[in-house]
Amino acid sequence: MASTPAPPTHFSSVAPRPPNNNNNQRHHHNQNRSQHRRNNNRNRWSSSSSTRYYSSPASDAGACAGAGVPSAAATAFSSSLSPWLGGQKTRLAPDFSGRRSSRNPGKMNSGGPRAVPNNQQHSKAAEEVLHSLTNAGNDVAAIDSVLLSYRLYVAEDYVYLLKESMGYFGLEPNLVTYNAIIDAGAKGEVAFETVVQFLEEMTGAGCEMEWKGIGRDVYTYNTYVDALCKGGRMDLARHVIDVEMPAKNIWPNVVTYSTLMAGYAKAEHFEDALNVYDQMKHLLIRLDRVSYNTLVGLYANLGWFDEAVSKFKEMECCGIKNDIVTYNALIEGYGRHNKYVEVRKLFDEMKARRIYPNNLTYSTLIKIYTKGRMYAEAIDVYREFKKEGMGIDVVFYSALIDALCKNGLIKSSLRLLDVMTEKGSRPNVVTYNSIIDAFRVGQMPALECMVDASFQANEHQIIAGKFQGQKTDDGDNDEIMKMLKQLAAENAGLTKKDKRTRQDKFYIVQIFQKMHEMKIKPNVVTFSAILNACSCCETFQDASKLLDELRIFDSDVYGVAHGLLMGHGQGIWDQAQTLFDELEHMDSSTVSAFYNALTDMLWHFGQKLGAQMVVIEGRNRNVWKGGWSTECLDLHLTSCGAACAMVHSWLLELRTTVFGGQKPPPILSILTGWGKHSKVVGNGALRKAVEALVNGIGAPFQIAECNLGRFVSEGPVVAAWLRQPSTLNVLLLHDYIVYSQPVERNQTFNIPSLGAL
DNA sequence: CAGTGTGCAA
Repeated sequence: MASTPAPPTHFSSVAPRPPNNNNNQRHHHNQNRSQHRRNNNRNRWSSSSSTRYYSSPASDAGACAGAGVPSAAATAFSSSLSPWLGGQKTRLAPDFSGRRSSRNPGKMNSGGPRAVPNNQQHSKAAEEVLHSLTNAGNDVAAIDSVLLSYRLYVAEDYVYLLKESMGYFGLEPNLVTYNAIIDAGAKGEVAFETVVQFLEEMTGAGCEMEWKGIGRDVYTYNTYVDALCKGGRMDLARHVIDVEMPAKNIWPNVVTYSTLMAGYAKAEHFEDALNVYDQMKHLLIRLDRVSYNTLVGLYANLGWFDEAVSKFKEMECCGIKNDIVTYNALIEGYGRHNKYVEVRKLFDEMKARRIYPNNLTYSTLIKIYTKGRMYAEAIDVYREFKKEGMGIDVVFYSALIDALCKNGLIKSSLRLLDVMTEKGSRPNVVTYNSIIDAFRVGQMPALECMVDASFQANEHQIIAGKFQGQKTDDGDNDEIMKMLKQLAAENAGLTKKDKRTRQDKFYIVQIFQKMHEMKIKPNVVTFSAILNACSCCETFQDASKLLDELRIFDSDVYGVAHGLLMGHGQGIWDQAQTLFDELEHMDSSTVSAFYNALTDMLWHFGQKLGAQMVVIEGRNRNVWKGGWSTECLDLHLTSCGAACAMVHSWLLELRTTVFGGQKPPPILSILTGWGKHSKVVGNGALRKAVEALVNGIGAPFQIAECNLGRFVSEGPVVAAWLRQPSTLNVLLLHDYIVYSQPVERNQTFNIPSLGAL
């Protein structure tokens, strides 16, 4: 990769990303920003998205003022729900370096607007398709069949086909053909941008379709809307429905709206999702099977079980039978809210109604039970699952691997990784992410014994008595069963454990290599996991070793992480901005996890100014959802490092207002929450970190008597403290390492072991 | 020819 002219020499052997050509649009991080986020046009999809964070859903064009339960309730629950919401289906936007989902794959166009015309070559596959098309003659059905049987990968293929087939062979594809092409693209291994681009090419630029008078119909639009929703571009989807479609005199139907509703639900914009339902009611659009299922799923995920059940019954009354999707949605929702009795009831009920559980039902149940540490139940479900002859898929394996990792049974998870490969299930990025993430899980509790060969046998004896009952019909060759039982034993405190050594920690490096060999692309979650692993390293050298793995995967992310770690400060900031921009359309939990991981690593290694810059950026981009008012700082979704950096910023800002002559509010509070959201750091870690920080800098805050997750102080007291001359020095953060002119590469820094926060 | 449902990160 060519190195860049402008920025100073990098420590890394990998050059940073070239500076973006519209850097000048960016604000300096500590400049006073307006309420509305900067809205650069780095890629063509960002131009209309600025309202997303600040506008209320009700103000969206076209949202009706429909009456009914949801809209009233929606206002009430508005922000109070967001904390738990991270959890569910989180496959939204494709990330910047790998796919986040097997269903909705894609690669973000990370380099800004595409360098205009596509001079790229089409693929061989496209030529094959074209050849088949010639044989298909003018039979449109045959053409459709040909097109649908291929999965083309690049827009160029579509364009090639379109032009060749129409121009040269004189075929007459109709609108259905085009819709089929688009849909094939949307469903296949084609990036969201590619599909959209194709759509644009199809109607834009004087495409023959328009010329022939073939417009887009409601199917085209619905496909388009779906692609937008899957890409997390809800703003655009809304615009298409509210503006573009009516302008073409094409009216959204039940499919359009249920697509939109599902899109909002996935994007965690639950109020908007409910508003869509209101709008449908208002327009007297009758729900059908799919939209009922969507709605039931939405309510169930929100934990609005009365509403969910009511719709569940209503659909039966309308003559639409409850189906497997309905049941799976309900089970998932109840499971998410730990309502195990209802889960069991539904599971029995569906079988009684001869709606037979499918693979997904079983996977969901196993997930619910392993997450809830109800291993006996999980084992029962698994037995039934096997009896039904269901196939174990990647998701199943991944979920189990994750459970093993979360319980510190890393060796077993690695064995399961081998097993799944042997059995023909290809691990994917999620599988690996779980294992990488175990790096920090394994730090806290001891790791299972890695040396003792007799351990396994020993362990199984123990379990045999406890969980297996009389017979061994589960078969000793069933690895899954073994793992579940091991989890059960671990949970019961029966597993022998041993401290792991420093070398053990670097199993992770082998994992990276394996990932590489298998050509599995990492995604943001992978990067977060790597950064978290760095924060668990005691020495800078160990962290560098891990960061090097990151470099192999993605030099941009590496460039930013490494640059900030090296104290490049402003020099690296434009690259960081570009990176953050690319996170924009991903779901909130993924994004906040990344910010948390990056900040934690910086804070851990003493790069506190860098950490603060990241945190301020995250706050401006509303990454943590938490409020940031003068009276109250909500930290409940931040990591320890992010929280510390945030406290500094908040106090500095407070100081400015105090010096500006404003009266502080009577009571000031910092919320840390109860640690529910940090499953790894353990209960109260955040609170302890904030407590230590507050004490360390001498800020006059105390834990509120009635709420352990809250620090309070009286405004005037804090103001007085802030006015002290010495306070400013305490509050200002610095980087431990500051970049100075070209230093030798591979220089080692004498960084003290900072230990965990 | 379109729209609903699983795993990681929180």
